[in-house]
Amino acid sequence: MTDIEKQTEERIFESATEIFIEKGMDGARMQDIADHAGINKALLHYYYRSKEHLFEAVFEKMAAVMFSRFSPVFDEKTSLEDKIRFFFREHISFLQKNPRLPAFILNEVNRNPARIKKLIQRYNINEFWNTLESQHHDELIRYNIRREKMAQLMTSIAAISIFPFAARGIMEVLFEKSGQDFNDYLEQRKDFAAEFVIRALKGSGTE
Amino acid sequence: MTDIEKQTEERIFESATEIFIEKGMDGARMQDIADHAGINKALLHYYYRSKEHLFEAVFEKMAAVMFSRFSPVFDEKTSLEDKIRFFFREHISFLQKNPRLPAFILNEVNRNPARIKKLIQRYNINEFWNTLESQHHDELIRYNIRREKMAQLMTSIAAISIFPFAARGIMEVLFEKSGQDFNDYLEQRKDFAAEFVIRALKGSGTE
DNA sequence: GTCTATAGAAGGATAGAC
DNA sequence: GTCTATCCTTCTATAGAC
Repeated sequence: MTDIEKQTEERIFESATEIFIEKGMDGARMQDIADHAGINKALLHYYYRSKEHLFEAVFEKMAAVMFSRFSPVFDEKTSLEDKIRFFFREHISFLQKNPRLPAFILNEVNRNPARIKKLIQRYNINEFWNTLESQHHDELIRYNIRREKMAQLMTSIAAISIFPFAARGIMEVLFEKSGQDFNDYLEQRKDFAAEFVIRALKGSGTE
Repeated sequence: MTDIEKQTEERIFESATEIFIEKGMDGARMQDIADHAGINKALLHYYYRSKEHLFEAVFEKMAAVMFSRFSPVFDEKTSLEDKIRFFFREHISFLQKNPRLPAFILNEVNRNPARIKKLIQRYNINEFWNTLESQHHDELIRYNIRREKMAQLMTSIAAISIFPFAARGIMEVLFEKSGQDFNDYLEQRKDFAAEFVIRALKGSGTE
């Protein structure tokens, strides 16, 4: 299906996604979205009642896309270490294709925390922790990871994967000045991150 | 000096800081800043030519505050391990007092990367890497950290410290649902983060 | 230096023709 | 379903009195 054949509603949604991710809710203009989609402002309101409605549609879709990338980790019947390797490889690869997504989601959630609440319930995010704990009960004991340290570990893993994208604006400037390449850095990070976390885990063992 | 005695320009600057950090450049309204400072809009333009000028003053100050917290790390005449412990303790404590700062800086830099360029030159951020490498040359070899891995290590440290604040909106909702307390988590994180990174380093040694 | 009043532009939303 | 034209509100910025 070419751009021209696409239905109007779909073109509006895709344009809105691009503009909202680029400019944020407050910075985005309905006119920009209409121009990008090659239609007029009135049609935006015909399909989506208001800017707020259009934004919500985009935000919920993007948040769903992002969360859905986590779930394969919980299906794998592998060791915790291999899951960590799998996660960083998949997650960073995904973010390489959607580099602006983390900053968009994080920023809009901070601006309006209510947005995330319904999503957390819908996708039952909290269950993930329990799933992981039951899947890797023995390994977690071996690594001396008790309940309260689970949050520390999980958020550290998320941080190492997501932060370079959330801080992309700063990192690209820093890398440019020191002659490094951000894409090379990201490629290396897939393995570095996994081994980094696994070494930290092994060092905490009780065995 | 009480609020009432404060000079107008200072009151404007403090109000602008609060509103801009809360709402961002695009979401902030000059009227809100004027109301918060207890003066009228015209005075904002009298002291700061435009919204853009006022924002720049706030942004540069906040970015300077944030970067300046890094520098004590480079003065210490201690081992790399102790520097890491010192950094996490100081940096997370600082962010606990300024929890919205990371999201504000990261977001505005992503929206407009030009903002950060002059700051990076002014504070000579890139020199930090070289300083660290010369201060800990032997230790870095022992930990098998070569040039390209320095970026991976530094950004991982920054990520582990900053991410919980950048993702505060999500984390607070998640913690609430699972009965954990975000402040407890942050207190624990000061030690957890340091030992996590140090274990990861030790595991990579060539010795 | 501080205020009131308002200019001037931009943005979201809608009416109504086709 | 799509367009043009326009309403109405909001926002930045300035003019001018005190």
